[in-house]
This record gives sequence, structure tokens and C-alpha cells, in this order.
Amino acid sequence: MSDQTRDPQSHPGVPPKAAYHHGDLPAQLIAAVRDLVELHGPDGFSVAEAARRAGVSSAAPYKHFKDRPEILRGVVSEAMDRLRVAMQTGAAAHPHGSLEAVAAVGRAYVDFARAEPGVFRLVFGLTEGHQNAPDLLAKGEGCFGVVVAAAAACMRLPPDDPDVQSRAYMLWSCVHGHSFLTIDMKHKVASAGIDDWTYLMAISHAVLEYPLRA
Amino acid sequence: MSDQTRDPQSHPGVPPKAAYHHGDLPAQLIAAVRDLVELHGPDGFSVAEAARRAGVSSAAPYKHFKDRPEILRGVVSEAMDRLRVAMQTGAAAHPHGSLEAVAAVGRAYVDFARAEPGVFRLVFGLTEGHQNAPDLLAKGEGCFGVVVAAAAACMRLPPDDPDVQSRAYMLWSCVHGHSFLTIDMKHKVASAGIDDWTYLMAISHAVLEYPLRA
DNA sequence: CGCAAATGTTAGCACTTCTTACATGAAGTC
DNA sequence: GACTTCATGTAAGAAGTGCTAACATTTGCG
Repeated sequence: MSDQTRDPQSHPGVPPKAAYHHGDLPAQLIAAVRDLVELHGPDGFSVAEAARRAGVSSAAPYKHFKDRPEILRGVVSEAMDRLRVAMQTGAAAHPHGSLEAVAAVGRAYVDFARAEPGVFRLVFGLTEGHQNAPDLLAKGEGCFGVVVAAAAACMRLPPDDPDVQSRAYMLWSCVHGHSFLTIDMKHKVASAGIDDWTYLMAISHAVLEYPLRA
Repeated sequence: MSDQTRDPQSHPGVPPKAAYHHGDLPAQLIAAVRDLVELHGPDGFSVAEAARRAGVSSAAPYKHFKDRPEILRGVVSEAMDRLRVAMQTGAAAHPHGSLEAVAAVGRAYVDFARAEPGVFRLVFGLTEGHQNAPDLLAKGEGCFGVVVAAAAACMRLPPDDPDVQSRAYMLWSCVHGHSFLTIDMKHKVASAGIDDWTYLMAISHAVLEYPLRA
């Protein structure tokens, strides 16, 4: 029983660091799942294949995650963290309260969708049946909060103003739809000819400065 | 060999019309799949369960559909037909060229998403890996064409005008995003307090009448 | 009628999720 | 150091899935 022949089917590329106990299996698992989701789509992922990629048996994941949905939720949670950070850094790259800052938040959103379409789809396709996950709910609120903050600064109103909330929601929905259509229609001429920044600036301008109650 | 004991596991509610050969199994299958998708989400559907619901063996579907994705594609195709019809009738209920007609197209879209969130998610989540289905592509173009037509009439420009195309795309993306967020956030206060019609009229107004190249 | 095609069935393979029982290594205690 | 304890791995297996192969029945057409 030498500790070198521990893994009869491991990929040869795996560094022979951890012998029996894996260094950080949960993190490696959600990384593997992220790759798989990006490769085969949100539904084309299997716990077994993720375990295979991590070099462990197909039962090992269940020591760290209750079931398959919980693994997915882990991926989503991590992705939402990254999305929120990206949106914040996008806004911070422009003057506080500027329209550009609002558009930059949207661009971070679209960029995320374009860079990780599978994960993006997973994040917003997982709400079906997972409404009971309070942490995901909270992270979603956090992301929306970034939009609200940028919109409020631009409108010089407090973030809890109802008009700010409404317009932030409208902005979010437009960018959300644009992101989905972008990754869905990558074969077609993207966005009927307008590039991201033009789209985002136009939408931000129109939504934030147009009188809502006509 | 009486023809009454034909089906050892049929549901008792099925009328004893078809004996061995099913009346119209493909249609009954996609109806069953539609129900299942609505019940358990786009990925929580199995060919076996659909066959069970249709009262046939688990191998019968493969006489009509090549594989599981093809069944899904059938559901999506049928759904896109209904969506396009709904959008057209929505527009026809208002004066040609009016802003209300544009908003009504959007409302049909949102209503569809709200009525069949599972199918709606399936329609726009299936693009991953199914870009090669030319009929679905064409039906998607048909739906977008309804938006373009309404926008063109409202702007009094020909439908192939680039500005019409751009603004129609923006309209579509906004309504698309609003639809997704609506079905995702049905637990929360919907849409930050604005109802569908207000949202749609405001967006249509802002997108169609605001100068794009600021 | 008689045969071919269409449409159903059962049996079975490879694969998946997830559970149960067992093995191993690491950490703490005396 | 020896001994227990616990977290984390494995192997084996039950139940379900997609899909195929081989067989059965009904329908339609000459």
C-alpha cells in the first residue's frame, strides 16, 4: 500500500502534492464545475465528471456538499461575488455621479456575461427552485445595490428614493436583457449594429434623464 | 389477446380510444414536456417521465424524436410560434404606429414569460449548443420582426432603416430583461414598484424618441 | 389478401445521483 | 510514543436516466 499508487485513474497533469487528503477539495470542485459549465452549458455538468477532474472518487464531493444543487449554488455564490466586485470597480473608474460611471457598471455586467456565458446563465437560471437560498438572495441584492448607488449618485438623490429605485431597476433590466441577447446571438450581427458602450450610454441617458410619468 | 388490456400501466383517466397505436404521440409528448418543464424547470425534465405521462413506454419517444434535445427543440419551436402570434395580436389591438402598439408587443412578451416561465426560460436558455437549428433561428427572427415592424411604424421609417433596427433591438433587450427579472424575482416586490404597462410605455417612449447619438 | 413500414414493446448497456459501509490520514490526549 | 477521534477519502450498490437493439403489432398500400 504505497501512498503513490493512490489514484488509479488520476489525470497525469495533477501535481503529486496531496496524497490521500486533498488540499482544498471544495474550491477545486467548484473550479472544475465552473469549467464544465462553461464547456457544456449549465445543465451539461455532472458531479461525477467534476470529481474526476479534481482527481477524487465520485463520492468524495458529497463529503463537502449535500447534493448536486448545493454545488451549483456554490458556483453561483462565488460568481456573484466576482460580478459585484467587477461592477464596483467599473464604477470606481469614472467620476462619482457621472453617467459614465453608470454605464461602466453596465459594461462590467455585459463583460461578465460575455466572458463566462455559462456561469452567467447559471446564475440567472438557477433562481427556479432555489428561492430559499438566503445568501444568494442577499448577494443579488448586493449587486442591485451597486446599480442603485450609481444611479442615485448620478441623479443626486438618496438611494432609497422611489424614483431612483425605479430607474435603477429599468437600467438593470435593460442591461440584463442586452447581456442575455449578446451571449445568445453571438452568431448573428451583434446587437443590430450598436456596440456595448454606445448602447449603455444611450440607455443610461434615456432612462435616467427622461421623465418617467409621462 | 383482448384489445382492452393493452396497457398494463396506463393512467386510468386516459380515454380508451387508441389501442396499440397512439393517436398523436408527438403532440402529446411535447405537451407533457411542456407541463414538466413548467413544473420542475427546464433541466428537471426526463424523457422517461414524459413518456410515462403520455402512457407509453420509455422507448416510444425515440420513434418520433432523435434524442432528448430534439424533443426540447420541438417544445421551443411550438412556444416561439405562440409567442409571435401573441405579440402580433397585442400590436393589432392598438392603432397602427402608436406608442401603445409598441408597448403592447412588449406586454405580450412579458405576459408570456409570466404565464410560462419554465418554457420561456427554456426558449432562451436553449440557444447554447443549438445554434445549428435553422428553424429556431428563423422563428427568432420572426419574433424580432414584430418588434421592428411596430417600431418602424411608430417612427414612420422603413423597417430596414438602421436607426429603426438599433432602437428595436434596444426595446427588445429591455423587455427581455424585464421579463427575466420578473419571473426570477416573483418573491420580491416586483420591479421595484412599477407595473408592467408603466414600465413598457416609459421604455418605449424613452428609446424611440430619445436621440441615440448624443 | 399479403407484405412493408410505422409505431409500439421489452431487455439491456452505460452512465448518472446519492447512500452505506469501510479505510486512511491528521490532530489531540494521556 | 500509543490511543482515540474525526474529517475526509474509497469502493460497492440501489434507483433512475438516455438511448439502442431486437421483437411485436397495427396500419396502409399493392
